[in-house]
Amino acid sequence: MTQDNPVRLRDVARVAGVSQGTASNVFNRPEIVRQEVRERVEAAAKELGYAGPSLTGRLLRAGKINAIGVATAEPLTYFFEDQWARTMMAAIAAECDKQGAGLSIVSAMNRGRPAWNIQSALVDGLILLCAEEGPALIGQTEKRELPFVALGLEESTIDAPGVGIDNRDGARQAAEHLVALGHRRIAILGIGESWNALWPTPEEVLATPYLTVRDRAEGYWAGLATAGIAAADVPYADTDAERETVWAAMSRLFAAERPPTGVLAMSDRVALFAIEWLKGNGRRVPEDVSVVGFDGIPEGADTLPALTTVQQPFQELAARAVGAILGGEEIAARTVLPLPLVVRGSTGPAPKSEL
Amino acid sequence: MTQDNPVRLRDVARVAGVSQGTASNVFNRPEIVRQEVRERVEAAAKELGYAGPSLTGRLLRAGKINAIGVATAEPLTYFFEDQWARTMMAAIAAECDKQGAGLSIVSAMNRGRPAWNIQSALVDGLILLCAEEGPALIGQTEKRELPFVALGLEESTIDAPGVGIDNRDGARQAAEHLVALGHRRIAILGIGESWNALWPTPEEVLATPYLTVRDRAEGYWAGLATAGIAAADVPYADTDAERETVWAAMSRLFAAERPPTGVLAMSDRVALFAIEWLKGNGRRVPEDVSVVGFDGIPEGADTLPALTTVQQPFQELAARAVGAILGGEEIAARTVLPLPLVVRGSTGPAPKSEL
DNA sequence: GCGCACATTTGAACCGGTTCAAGGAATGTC
DNA sequence: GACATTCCTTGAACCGGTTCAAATGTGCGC
Repeated sequence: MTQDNPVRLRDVARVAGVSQGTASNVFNRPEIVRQEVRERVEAAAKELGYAGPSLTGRLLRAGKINAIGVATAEPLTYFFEDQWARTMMAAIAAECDKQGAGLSIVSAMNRGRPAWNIQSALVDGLILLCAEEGPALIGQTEKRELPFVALGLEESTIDAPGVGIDNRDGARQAAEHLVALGHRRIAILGIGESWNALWPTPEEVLATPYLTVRDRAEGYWAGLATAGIAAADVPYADTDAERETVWAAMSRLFAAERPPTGVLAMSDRVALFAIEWLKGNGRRVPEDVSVVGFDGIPEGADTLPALTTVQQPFQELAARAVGAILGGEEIAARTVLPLPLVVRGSTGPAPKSEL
Repeated sequence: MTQDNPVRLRDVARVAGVSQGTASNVFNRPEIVRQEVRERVEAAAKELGYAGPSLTGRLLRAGKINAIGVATAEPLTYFFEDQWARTMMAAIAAECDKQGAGLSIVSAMNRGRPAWNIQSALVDGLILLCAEEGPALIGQTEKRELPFVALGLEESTIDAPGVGIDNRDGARQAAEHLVALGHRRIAILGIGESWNALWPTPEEVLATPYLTVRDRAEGYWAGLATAGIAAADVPYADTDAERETVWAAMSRLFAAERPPTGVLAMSDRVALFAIEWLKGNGRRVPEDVSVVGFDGIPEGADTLPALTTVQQPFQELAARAVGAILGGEEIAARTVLPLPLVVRGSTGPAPKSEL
């Protein structure tokens, strides 16, 4: 039905007995065409089954596509399955809605190999969701000479336009919040996939390749230091952000003689699994144990108790990135936004018995 | 930095001292160009800051864009926030990954008004995620003379290529499952936004404008009828799929003298809220109350207990839709897929005391 | 030295529209 | 009736490439 329909504007014009220029005007500025002619052209179009000017032809002339692309080094499903990506995308999508722009999503890697897609995406600019392969992604993108903005870029060594977040300061606030509530025995739930040590020392933690993890860990330690707690005395358990490893980590942490009363989780997902474990193991949140997450995904606001967390400014990140691409606002090489702490129900005063 | 760079292939060719045709070949079929010439052209390109052939120019010639669009009548955020849409999109994305195709998402409505976007999306074809505005969406799409497939279309009256699911039969299976486990007092949790009656009669339920709700309700009743349970005797509570209304519905249902032992929820989201309520109100799942969801979203498999549900064949829906668009396989006007029941931990035998 | 096969390169014709200066017809004015 | 206006329409240039038949050059065998 919708097969190759070689009807061009030219043909419509010929059938209607007008020049191609006039036919073009019928579709783009109908008000300047005399009504009788306009109707003749429209009739011809209908008769020939002409679906309107081809976008590519128009595009060639116009130059602007009016769509932005979001690229990542993960498969396309990442955009809909990963919680952080999803939340970030919702914010970006809201921004595009506002501006009436289209949104293309692009996977720069296909089955583990760099894919051609980033070179061929029809967009006016790209937002890069950098997880691990940030630098490679940026390299690919630079070739295209399109405006782009990197979000979540870890490597501060790369000099590319990007908007980042102050992980270190956010983590510090989270730790100071627990300290201010009287907590002194506080554990950290890390995110990473390297399992070098069961109880890594601070030095081992800092050896991770993930800058995010390093920054957040350092921020936690800095916050705890204000209460005189040394980094080496803070139990640190690594997880891969799945329920199984989080539960395992919690079991280890709470098997201690004097278990923690506060937990600092490096992501909301981990925090939610931790709360699940606590509830399932007879501890009340926040009466017995307080938990602070990180990221501020919507799911965290929706649970019982609602999660106290370090909120990423998704909407502002999105606004800046989209603005930079559609509006052409230059972005400083590395803009860093502060992270507010959002206090909700999952944190409370340290149990009295522990004072 | 990435400003208007009016460097065209033509310019590169001139600087390199070759014809434009040869320059074109350097980028597209480098193997047929003599090495020395190739290097000369590449050098010229680098010198001029030429980012490679413009996509629009190429496109004009090639015709294929190698991307599909997914459109809906909701704002763009719908794709990342609605659970059904998200799951469907993940499946579609996986399919696109396989085929190496790009993916554009399109909102056909902007602030409640039909938007231009669906006319201007650069795609080879469209998948329509029809929620409520299905017919309008289809109308807009037909104008474009592009291949398209409607998913989730309710109105069987519309004669458009689409893939649907057998809601009625899925619901019937869910009901028969509870019946087979010995349940006899079974309640239905509906989804809808019409609050005509607190305890709607079957006739009132069928008056809903949502075909999905009608089909699922009829399926439930048909399944219960096999145990001699009349539709009029099945408590039906409507919700808007938010925690608040689901909890209110559960309160009403379980305030009865002889409360239900089985709950049929028209969506997994509703089912999960229902389980949350049950747990919070001293009922064990599935020992005291069994719950069956509908849709098969991933979150349902991940909770405790895992949710028994009617599984939508997301992957197959996606495969058919994407195949139809990229592969040009014609799709019958209305293909309907069966829905399997997935039995997990949230259903069990009716409590003995109730037998 | 000649003819032929092969490897490259060229030039021109598209791809499908948009735009704008310039031309022409109808209307209005004096 | 001459001239100025106003309103439409036309024709041609242009957007940035791709493609392919034909032209050019090159090397080789005899």
